[in-house]
Amino acid sequence: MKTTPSHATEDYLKAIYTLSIDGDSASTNDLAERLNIAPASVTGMLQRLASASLPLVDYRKRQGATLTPAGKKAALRVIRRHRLLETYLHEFLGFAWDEVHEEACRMEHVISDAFEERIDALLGHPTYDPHGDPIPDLNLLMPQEASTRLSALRPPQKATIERVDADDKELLRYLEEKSLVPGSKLETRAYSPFDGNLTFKVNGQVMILGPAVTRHIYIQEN
Amino acid sequence: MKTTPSHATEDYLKAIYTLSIDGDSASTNDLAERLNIAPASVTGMLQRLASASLPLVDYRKRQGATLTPAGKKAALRVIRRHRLLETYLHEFLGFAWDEVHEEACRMEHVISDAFEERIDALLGHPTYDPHGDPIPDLNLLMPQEASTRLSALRPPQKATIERVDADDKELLRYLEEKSLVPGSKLETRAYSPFDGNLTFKVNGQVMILGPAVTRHIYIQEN
DNA sequence: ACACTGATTTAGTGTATCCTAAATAAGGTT
DNA sequence: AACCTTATTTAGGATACACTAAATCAGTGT
Repeated sequence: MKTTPSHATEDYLKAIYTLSIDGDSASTNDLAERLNIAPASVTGMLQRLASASLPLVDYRKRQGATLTPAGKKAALRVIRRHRLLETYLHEFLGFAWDEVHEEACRMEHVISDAFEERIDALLGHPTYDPHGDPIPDLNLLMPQEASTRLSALRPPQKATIERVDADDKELLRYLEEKSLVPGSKLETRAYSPFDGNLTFKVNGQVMILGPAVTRHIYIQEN
Repeated sequence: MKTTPSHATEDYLKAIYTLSIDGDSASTNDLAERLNIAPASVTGMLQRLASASLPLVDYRKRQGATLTPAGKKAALRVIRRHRLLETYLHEFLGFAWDEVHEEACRMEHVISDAFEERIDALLGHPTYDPHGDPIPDLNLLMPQEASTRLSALRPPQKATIERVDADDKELLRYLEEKSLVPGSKLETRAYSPFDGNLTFKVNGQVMILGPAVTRHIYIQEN
């Protein structure tokens, strides 16, 4: 199910990420220039990226784009690979500083996790690349992203259930009956700060559940 | 001008090469199976490949495909990279024999000549990959391909002039005047075994030249 | 308020690659 | 010699991305 982003997509994610570090969103024009692509093409791509089943970018007409949590994760993966590759090419294969970028730009889209881990290890798990840019650490990122609880979701966010952490058979049966299972998509409707009750819709059904239940459900925002 | 073959194209070339080692051509069906692509799609791709400005494959309806000299060269380049990569992944990055193939299949399309040369050198210019398959040597291939003389061309072959090896000013002026310069495309019409005269058309002009002239013209068949 | 400028989007296209279903050809059978 | 099977091709589409030209919107200065 989890489709790997295309090379083009990964390039867009990288660009959006680096152009929107300071909080604000990346403009169509800036992206076009960075990617050497006509602005109109960027608009089209952003629309597609934003309306995918798992949206990687958050796009508002005439306001540019930012990354969704999933998009940010994907962007950081690519950036990490890029920098690890640059470092590796320089230190192990004797490439000059100025030669590594191009090569890394092509390789970053095709290497496997195993390859990434391998060179990371060989390099001694570096924190900075040859240019002095930080190499993002996935371990810092993934848990943080993966461990968002449904109890922390607020309207009008939407999410997909990633896993359920419960061992009470009773509760598990209940969750299953209500379609609160991994893969289900849900839309938040309301949140009550008094009792922590969250109102949301899953599978056409609207339900209100308290934190005693929602804390066991881990989600992926989208 | 010299467009790099796309990843898809390179995969087709590899497949055609390996399926037609024993002289005969690769069938549409075999290619389809090898590439995990519908037969109809293969037909389409072969047609495109064969009718490109520089055809890489020689395709006849219902008879399958073989590689043109240019296609063979490109195929061997990819195969060389593939095998060098496999060897490199195994020896330098500690991948197991059975893990290297997939990775090499993805990387072979993106590494630069510099990368290829680098790992080739690090590996000590190996002749065989971890599987025992020979690693084609480009130096063996290129000159052989590049040094085809016009005097060796026979109808109905077509070719493009690659370079002219002459130092006689007189001859050079003559060749230039007749458009017999690098880049010119020519179509052979007839060959006379008695005197070695070759009749061919260049630039709309038909001409007949003997080996004294044609031996100085190096071509690339297509 | 109102026109100007630059940014952005829409509309209409093109290319590469793939797919499915339907037509056709090639070769061996009866 | 008509027939069947299998290989292959044609026809008609879909998808991902990119492009150009023509609208449209947003912010500015007047």
